[in-house]
Amino acid sequence: MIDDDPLARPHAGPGQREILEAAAIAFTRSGYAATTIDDIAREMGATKGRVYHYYRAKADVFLDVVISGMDEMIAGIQPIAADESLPVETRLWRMVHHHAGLMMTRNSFQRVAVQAVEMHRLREQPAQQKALDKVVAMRDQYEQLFADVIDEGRRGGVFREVDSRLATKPALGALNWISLWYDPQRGDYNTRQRVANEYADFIIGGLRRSPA
Amino acid sequence: MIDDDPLARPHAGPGQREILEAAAIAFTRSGYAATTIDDIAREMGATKGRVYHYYRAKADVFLDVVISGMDEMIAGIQPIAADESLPVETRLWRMVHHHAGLMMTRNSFQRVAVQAVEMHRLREQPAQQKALDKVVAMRDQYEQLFADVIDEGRRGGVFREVDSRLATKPALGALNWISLWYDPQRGDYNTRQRVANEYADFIIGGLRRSPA
DNA sequence: GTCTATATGTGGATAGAC
DNA sequence: GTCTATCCACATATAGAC
Repeated sequence: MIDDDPLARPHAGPGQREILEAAAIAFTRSGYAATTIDDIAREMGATKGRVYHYYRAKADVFLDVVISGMDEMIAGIQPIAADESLPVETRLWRMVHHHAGLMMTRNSFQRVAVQAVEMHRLREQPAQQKALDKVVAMRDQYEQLFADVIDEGRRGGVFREVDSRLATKPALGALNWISLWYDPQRGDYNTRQRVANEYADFIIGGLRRSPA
Repeated sequence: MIDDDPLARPHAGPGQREILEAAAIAFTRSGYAATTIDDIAREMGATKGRVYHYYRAKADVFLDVVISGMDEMIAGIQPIAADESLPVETRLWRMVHHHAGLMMTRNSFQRVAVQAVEMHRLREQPAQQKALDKVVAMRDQYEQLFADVIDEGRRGGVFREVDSRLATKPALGALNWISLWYDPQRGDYNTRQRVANEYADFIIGGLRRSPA
């Protein structure tokens, strides 16, 4: 959801939450297709029955993980994007920094969200297509948060003359890619800071108006 | 392969080539796990038998597609990276531009290669692990081509003081991401030029030494 | 070399005991 | 609400005809 409080999300019982955490880990480990419901159940020391009590199908579990991860991302970035008291450059820097941080600290959920984005172009089953369309819509809305800030910076002369919508692609691509190489087992707080800083500098630099 | 001529690759018969092209399309459409051998066969107007005559298992087909895509990438970038007659900044710009181009023109193969990179962290089956390790090794070697150029630019004062190895992550992440959103059906030559230029400017800008 | 069976294993989903 | 038992579809891989 985007327009209402994440905590008020219809499907958010306490039983679900445990399943979602387990599912995020399992999907991250093996990918959507290769993950079995048994894997998810085993991850939380239970059996299939428990999962199927809360969800009708594997795809539903998957989508709930994805929406959950995206909610978290949007909830974190939106306030920064909307903070008019900060200069655009600072605002974008912080958005990028925050996004990078979540890619590392909430690796499982974000990695699964990335999988979902991929799937939309490989249209898995027509059945799930409708639900995946929702995911794509959320992603588009998220991209727009970045595009708007980039546009503002461009108009203000801080950023280059770019097609803001196109410019979000390398920026968010670079960021989302983090979930593919970052190993949450190995990184500590300092490493994460270092990575997030480098990404923020990199992306701001990529958009900033050339000196010459 | 990296150290020898791609054309001399052991498994490169004419029968194989047709299978690889079909497999690349099929894997791109549905992902590794969801693609069936029947899908691949149907893609080239044949049946399972033909595929299994050349390959012992689905994983082998997949890996051959991946290696093939990576070979193509390395073969294109290496000469640019080695051309000492060009200033570092130009060299890197062209490497990025070329990489971006292949992501679009050879979308299927590159998209499959991206899938493989993902899989290494999600260690599918221990059986395939050994082969995937090779893929990871090739990717590391490829990253090093970029890291070396970045280091050279850093020492020369053109680029910022970055950890070159870390700096390849946002750069190649942004680039590889192209295969996930670019739709080869819709883009024409001009679009591809525009995208590749924007990516090259973006990445060079992200590494260039700040004006102030 | 390419095809049509077919053996075999696995995993999503359901039924029903507790 | 959580479990075990089971049905059933489907996909890998093989055997063997042509």
